[in-house]
Amino acid sequence: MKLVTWNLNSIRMRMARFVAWLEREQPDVVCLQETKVEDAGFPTAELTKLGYHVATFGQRSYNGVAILSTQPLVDVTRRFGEDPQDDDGDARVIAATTHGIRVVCLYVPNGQELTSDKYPYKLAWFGRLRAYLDRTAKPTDPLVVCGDMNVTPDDRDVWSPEKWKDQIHCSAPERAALQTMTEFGLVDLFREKYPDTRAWSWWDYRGVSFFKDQGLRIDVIFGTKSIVDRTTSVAIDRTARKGQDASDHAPVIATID
DNA sequence: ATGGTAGCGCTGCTA
Repeated sequence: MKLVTWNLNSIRMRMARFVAWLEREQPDVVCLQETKVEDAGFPTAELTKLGYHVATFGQRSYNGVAILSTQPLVDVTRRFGEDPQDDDGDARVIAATTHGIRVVCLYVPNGQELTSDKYPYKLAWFGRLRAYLDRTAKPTDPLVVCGDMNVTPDDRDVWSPEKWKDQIHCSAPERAALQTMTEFGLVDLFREKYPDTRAWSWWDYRGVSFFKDQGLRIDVIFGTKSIVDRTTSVAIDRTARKGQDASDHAPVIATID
């Protein structure tokens, strides 16, 4: 089965291209980020017509996540489910069980820059994520955690480690925070398969970054060991980044037997 | 040299 993660940067702006892509690629599970719409405005009916079960967790203007699946979405949860006092109102986490796999779809806070107050918030968010995984899953489960991590796991995931040194998405504290999540028992499926491949999933809209292939790999599919053992391929479809009305992110596709 | 582009929604914030 094919599982996809894709930051669409507004599902309403992307819908025509997205539907064409779904019809061509026929994925079984799709995790979406930055849908940027409240649930009432999400194109659920159109996707249902294409044969997908749909679970959404959106908000006005910012953030927003969703999961599509050709099989029913069971035990759908939204947020970390921590003490309501800890809820910040951001729609960044949705999870469901489908195709026999627990799927967690994430839109990690961007952080803006290292001096922003959003940066310590981002670092702390990974601690909340780890606590959430500890509460709700086991490393022996068939578990996928995927999404826009807004962190490059290491310098292999950066077009110019020199230019990006100590910049947002690439700082050591962010990478350490991401590691607190993976130490739950998660493996980066792309990096496991391709230790030496340098490939990007995001290119800045500004300037010539896509034209010059100056990108970062920040969209990642992680899996527990049982998922790693079943994964036959992982690909980033950079053609989806080309042309008019493209998201600034490309979809990442894992094939899991 | 703090640019540059895109989306939301209506002024500036977020990325």
